[in-house]
Amino acid sequence: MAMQLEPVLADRDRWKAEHCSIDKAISAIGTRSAILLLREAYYGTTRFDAFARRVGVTEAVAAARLKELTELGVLAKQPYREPGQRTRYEYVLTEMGRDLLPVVLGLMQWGDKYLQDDAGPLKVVDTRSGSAVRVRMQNADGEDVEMEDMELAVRR
Amino acid sequence: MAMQLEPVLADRDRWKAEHCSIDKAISAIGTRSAILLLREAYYGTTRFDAFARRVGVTEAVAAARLKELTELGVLAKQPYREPGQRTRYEYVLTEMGRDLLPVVLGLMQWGDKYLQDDAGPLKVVDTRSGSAVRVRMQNADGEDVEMEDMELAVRR
DNA sequence: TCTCTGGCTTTTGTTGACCATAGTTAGAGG
DNA sequence: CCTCTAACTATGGTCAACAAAAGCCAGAGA
Repeated sequence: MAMQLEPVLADRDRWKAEHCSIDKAISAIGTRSAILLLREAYYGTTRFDAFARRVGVTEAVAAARLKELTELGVLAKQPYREPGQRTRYEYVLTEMGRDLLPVVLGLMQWGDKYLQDDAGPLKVVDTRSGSAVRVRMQNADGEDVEMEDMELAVRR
Repeated sequence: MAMQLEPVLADRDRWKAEHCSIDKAISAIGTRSAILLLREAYYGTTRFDAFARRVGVTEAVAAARLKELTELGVLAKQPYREPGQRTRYEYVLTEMGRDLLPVVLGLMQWGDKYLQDDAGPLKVVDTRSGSAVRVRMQNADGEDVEMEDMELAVRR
């Protein structure tokens, strides 16, 4: 019914999750606007006003969140120039930002299954095989692992 | 640099993400306390006071969030009786709740890589192979897919 | 010089997520 | 009957996430 706990961790009340990566991660990027801005970045948006408009937040919120995400290192602000235009800045995903895609896709997959009447309006497919892209939990051999077969251990 | 967009979707300003599963998902379970309560459920916690204590939130917050998660269907409230005790209730994960594990594990994986000084205090291993459990994005054939090789399409 | 546009910043106000403290309820044991 | 505990509920307050509306600034074009 749950994950296994290594002997040292067996008594859950004896250890504190004070350096928990899950906690740090949601504290860093766990707002609605941050996740939706990331969604737009995955869809190819790079410019300020497009982010604000497509996410449906005010420019004040978009500015604050884009600044936070840039300082975190999830997005990078890069100069660009369209012909006959002055130099402007665009926001592009860094590796740190691309590495969040499994989380965002995981939310989409879960939302499609449980929060939609009609199985979700969009789907993500692999351009080469044409099959659906899915988020999975696997061991080093590429075998799927269920929650019951996982054990939580201390890193040494 | 981003996902591909199907021709119908190519002009991002022509369609609205109003039934977006990502949006619905974070709106439903996107608070710090909800995610951390789920973490505890994965670690095996079932009782009210243990949830509140281990997550480090007040009982008022734990009560409100557990109620929300139960109404959503992520947790189920089940009666149980310890010998010589009155009937009490415990919160157990439903399939809907277990299906959120890839998201939570994805956050942990990302936090381990980018937000920890020392690679993260805990690790999740497959009890059978002993190897680390990882969250991956794959096509139907079990091949890893990168963001650049994904295409967003309308479900028909 | 004036205006326009993209990219913000500022201000005001609301809501919701949280904390701290204290109080309530249902049954079991004394 | 009284007390104890698990599981809440209530009250009051702080702070962060948002909305709406307005203002600011740097250049390019007229």
